[in-house]
Amino acid sequence: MRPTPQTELELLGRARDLAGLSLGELALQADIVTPPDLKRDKGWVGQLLEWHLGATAGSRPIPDFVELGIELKTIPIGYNGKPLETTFVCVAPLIGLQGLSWENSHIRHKLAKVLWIPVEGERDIPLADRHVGSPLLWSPSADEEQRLRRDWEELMDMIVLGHVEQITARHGEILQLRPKAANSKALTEAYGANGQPIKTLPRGFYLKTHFTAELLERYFIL
DNA sequence: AGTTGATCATCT
DNA sequence: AGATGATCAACT
Repeated sequence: MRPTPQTELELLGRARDLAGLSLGELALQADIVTPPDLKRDKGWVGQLLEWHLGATAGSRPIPDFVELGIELKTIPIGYNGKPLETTFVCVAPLIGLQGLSWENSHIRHKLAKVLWIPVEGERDIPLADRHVGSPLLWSPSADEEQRLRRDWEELMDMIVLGHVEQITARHGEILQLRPKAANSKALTEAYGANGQPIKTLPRGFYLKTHFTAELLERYFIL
């Protein structure tokens, strides 16, 4: 892995240097084998970019660039220039919610500063031939944070009231709650409708594609 | 079992 | 075509 960037500017510069290159070239430089597809290597693109940018976190629950407080997110882009997938942010807490507020929530800290790196994601482009786009260093605007907060509070209210299993991905304007698990047998504890503990699928917060599309679009217009 | 990285497969 | 619910792998 390359050395960790010491400043925001250094990180951004390095990310800009990757723009226009293909994943095949980047894999060659990193001495990493390109898999045939992402079926069994869903996190491969993210890990390849982590290597090139010198991210330090690995699979630990801390920011990718701890010293800079920056989170790295790659985002697959279609031929129309829009995201092909929602973006996973973090796991949603389902128990021990006393005193939890938006201000001290895990998700607010995760989204405080994000380096977005668009990558061609259409499945008919061979993985090695997909190109990296221009990076965007983003922090939520006041309006964006308000929308995130509204969604988060709505979803957390339902969880606290024991309605987690009534939540679908349609709830929330820009933030959604969906299963995030190895498989349907990996269960975790949550509140039931009568306050009793139940076992349910772990959930994650995801950003809806129309929202991430907005972000990237705003950038390309500037 | 939980974290990280997400995409896959299917339904509407 | 796009969104939803389900799933994969590595690592702690």
